[in-house]
Amino acid sequence: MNYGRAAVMNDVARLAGVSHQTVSRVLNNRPEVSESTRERVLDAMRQLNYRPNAMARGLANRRSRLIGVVTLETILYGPAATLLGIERAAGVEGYGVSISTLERIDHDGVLSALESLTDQSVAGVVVIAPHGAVARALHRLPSSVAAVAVEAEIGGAVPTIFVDQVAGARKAVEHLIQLGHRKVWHVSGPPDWLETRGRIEGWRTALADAGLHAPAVIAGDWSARSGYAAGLQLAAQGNTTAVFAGNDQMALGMIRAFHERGIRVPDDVSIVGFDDIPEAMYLCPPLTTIRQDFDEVGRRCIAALVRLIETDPRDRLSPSEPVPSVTPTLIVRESTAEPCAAGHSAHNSPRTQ
Amino acid sequence: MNYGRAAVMNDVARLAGVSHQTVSRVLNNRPEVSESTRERVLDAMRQLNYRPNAMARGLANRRSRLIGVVTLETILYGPAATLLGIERAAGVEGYGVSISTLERIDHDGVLSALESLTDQSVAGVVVIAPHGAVARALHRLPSSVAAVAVEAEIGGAVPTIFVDQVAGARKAVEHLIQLGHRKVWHVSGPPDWLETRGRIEGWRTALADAGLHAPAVIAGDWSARSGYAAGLQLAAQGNTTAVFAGNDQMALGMIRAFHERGIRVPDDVSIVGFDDIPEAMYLCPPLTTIRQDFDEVGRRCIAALVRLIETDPRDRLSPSEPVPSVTPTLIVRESTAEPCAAGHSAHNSPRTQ
DNA sequence: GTTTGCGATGTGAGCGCTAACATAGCGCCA
DNA sequence: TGGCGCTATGTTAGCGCTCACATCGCAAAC
Repeated sequence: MNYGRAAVMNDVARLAGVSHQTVSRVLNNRPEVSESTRERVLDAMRQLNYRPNAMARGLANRRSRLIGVVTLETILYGPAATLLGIERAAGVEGYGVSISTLERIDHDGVLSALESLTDQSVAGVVVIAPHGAVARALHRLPSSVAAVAVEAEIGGAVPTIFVDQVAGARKAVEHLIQLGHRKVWHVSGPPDWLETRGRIEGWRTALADAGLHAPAVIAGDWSARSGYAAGLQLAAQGNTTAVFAGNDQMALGMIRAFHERGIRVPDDVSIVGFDDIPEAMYLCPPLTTIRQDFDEVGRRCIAALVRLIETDPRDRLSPSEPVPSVTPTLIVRESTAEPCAAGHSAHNSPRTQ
Repeated sequence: MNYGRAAVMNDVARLAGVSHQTVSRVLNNRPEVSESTRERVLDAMRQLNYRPNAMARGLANRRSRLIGVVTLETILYGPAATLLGIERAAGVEGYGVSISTLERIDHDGVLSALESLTDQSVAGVVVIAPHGAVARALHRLPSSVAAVAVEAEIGGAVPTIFVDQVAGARKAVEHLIQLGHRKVWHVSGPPDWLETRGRIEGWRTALADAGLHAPAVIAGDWSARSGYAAGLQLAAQGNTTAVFAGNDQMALGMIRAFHERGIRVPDDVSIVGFDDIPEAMYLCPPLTTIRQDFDEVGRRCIAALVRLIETDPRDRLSPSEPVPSVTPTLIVRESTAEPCAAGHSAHNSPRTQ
């Protein structure tokens, strides 16, 4: 047996007594191989512990089994969960996943991330970066590279898999309205995130549909810190009874801020989050929130991307059919309640715990 | 200009009026090219927007610029943060990162993850899976594949980058002892995680050094849910004054449980977490915890791995010199305090809020 | 009995690059 | 002035695979 050197296709061919091409055919599950030959080749592969060389295959047929994922460098729950979903789904389809995190969220940052991926000869790219600048950068992408985007509703530049943020936000706000709240604040994510826009829109329309006035958006940045700051601000201005937070981390920070100001959740203020992070139900109080199915998003991404990869690049010019959006669900826990008769007034019993 | 087809080395060579080999030399920064020729070639590359083909390069010199990372499929903060650190560091060194999540944490699971990576022709592998079974699987790895592990102290099978869990746990427990606590419980991670073992050891020795008795370990699974369960258990048995939680999520769940039982943190019970997740300082109360520098871990991983990749496989047989461990730091916030005179007794004023 | 057709296999070229060697051109010394 | 050694460049042969095509049987068809 040959020591050191790993077995290559020719070794298998020799052992099986066929040509290398027949081995290749077996490897690729071509139909034109007789059953007996196929068995013999498969046997030889096993005996030699043959592993096809991905680079040689890729070089020969100009297509790798690698999918690139562009994601954000923050450890945000949403992107991380989506990445996980993608990786799982890709594995099922026989694709590997190579990642490239965005160090700057702007046009050049996206381009360089995309480049670092295409330089690795990926077969296609998933962009998990629901950001305006990213969406714009995607328009510059040559149509020869197969790409799908997550959450970036970018008029047809590339197929997009998205969670219906508007519907999710509506559910959150309608829940608060049903409880009897007449004024619902919104602490949003960064304004240039597409999810932020969708959630704001859902919040506005839900309010409008109920004939209610939407106060000014308070902009956060997804972090607990920014939620805390927003909470402090709302506490200071008094008589807040309901807040829809752009995500669970901000909701968490906000709860902290209210707590410090002696405002009880949900007795004085109701809070709804977004995402349903695993910790949400163990916060004080357990958080009412909107759950997104990131696994489903990952699956759809890969399905769409694989379809794209396997169609001829020339046919990709045709407008990509819209993929139906994933609908989030409302999870009611204990951070929301009917407003108390009076609402709270600012600073009614500050304690710093 | 040639439409459709991307420029290859020969196109550049022709345009620059040199041979393809000279282009290759320029590409690889070989010294034996005259300054003027180099300029000419570089120019041609720019003009044609030449991008070297990674698969061809890899095939020709039997080495890709891809690093594989085996990680856990849970969205745990630690592994996710480490992955991020690795990806950043790898980018700096000119390597791409391909990931493979472990769907089962056992021998076969690790092997299949490793295989899916080597099938992608990665140049080396980082294993972020601080788990006994993983450590054992790594022993079976042929020495021809360059590998480093994170957090798995596995007697020399592969070089290991690790955070000093024992020291971190000691800091946590010593902090509690200094505050005056005489009995410190520990809610650990899953028993087969190496980090769990380290933290238990640190907790035990810190207690022993202070002449204190270590109660039985309460085993959790890193989740907030398990911390909650542990908290309920501790609340039921009464007179707990201090708990060292294996991570922040469990600390969070525990705080919730205590809260439900009317036990105040830190007034009645002090809690220390581990990791310092970004939300830790906005919990109620802000969590005293142990911070790990995952970025540093990532950097050291890549440094060690690249060294390994770039040394001849035959020289890899020599025992890998131990890499110094990363030391975690104590972050004191508000979840710890001196024990109150009496300690708390069980169920002293349950409220469910 | 020759032809046609088709399923099973083999052959050669080439994917885009690098390693190893070959060669050309130059200045330098004896 | 020939020969040496040096540097800058070109040439050739792969890396391990797949593609396109050629070939070989063997059965059905005339």
